[in-house]
Amino acid sequence: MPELPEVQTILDALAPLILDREIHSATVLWPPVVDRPEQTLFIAWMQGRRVVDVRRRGKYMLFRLDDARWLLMHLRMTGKVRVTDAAAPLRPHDRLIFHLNDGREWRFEDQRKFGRVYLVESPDEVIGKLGPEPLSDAFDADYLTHKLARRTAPIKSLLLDQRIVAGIGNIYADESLFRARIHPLRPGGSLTQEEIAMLVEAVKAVLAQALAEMGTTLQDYRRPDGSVGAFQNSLQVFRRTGEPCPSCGAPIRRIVVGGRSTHFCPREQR
DNA sequence: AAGAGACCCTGGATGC
DNA sequence: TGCATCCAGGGTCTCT
Repeated sequence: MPELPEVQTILDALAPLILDREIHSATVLWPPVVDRPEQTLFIAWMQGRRVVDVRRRGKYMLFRLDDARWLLMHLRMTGKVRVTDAAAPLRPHDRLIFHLNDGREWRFEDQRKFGRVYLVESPDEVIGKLGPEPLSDAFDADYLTHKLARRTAPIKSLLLDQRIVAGIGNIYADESLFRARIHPLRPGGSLTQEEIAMLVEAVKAVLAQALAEMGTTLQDYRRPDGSVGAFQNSLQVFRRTGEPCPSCGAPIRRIVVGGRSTHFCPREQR
């Protein structure tokens, strides 16, 4: 479900609700949601902890705890977090509950069961291989040129590779490639210097705008208070198969690249 | 090493 | 109506 702008938006709303609250206990409703450590240890280690810092890295949410361990969360496709009154009824797909000391509960809900939480000494145990943040200065044309050199995989697939750059998913990969007018099937190593520079700027512009609009709501992404993002109104090609390209009017095409649905303008993206 | 594909899950939409 | 198939914003694993 969520990509960088959605994860950031969720985290911004969640942070004030959980910072400095004591987690007096944890209830695991579906054990595989805890990736590590083993469930019994996870529950024991979470007991009595406080979240003292909240960060995002790629699509991961990072919570620094008062014992210097880190709780990491990844929502994958359908994960959601809510902070509710403890008396609020459970929902069918609730997987994990943190009972807070203010009478509320921080709940992790996930229909498709892909989302995971990790409790680790160091975040690098989980996110050590992530590429740079796309909005940071580390993600520039020189860096991307180096990573794309001699690569034969489609540029679309490489944009989705979190080891190259962290936080881009299917929506923003398609939108960025359209903005840069680059065909999604182009081998990564075939992009010119100029195209790479365009692509870097396109990624940054698309993500910055999506952040400003609090993400994209297609089906079930919601901010923790239930409100929706607005970037779906700004999508140029994503899930607009057959509709006219906003720039030239040619019908948007849908193909499958690396197993992922891919949308582009066949006339302008070369 | 890099790339392609299977796989993990559930449920809504679509087709016959 | 019932059943089959496809589809979904993610990541990991295996095989070649």
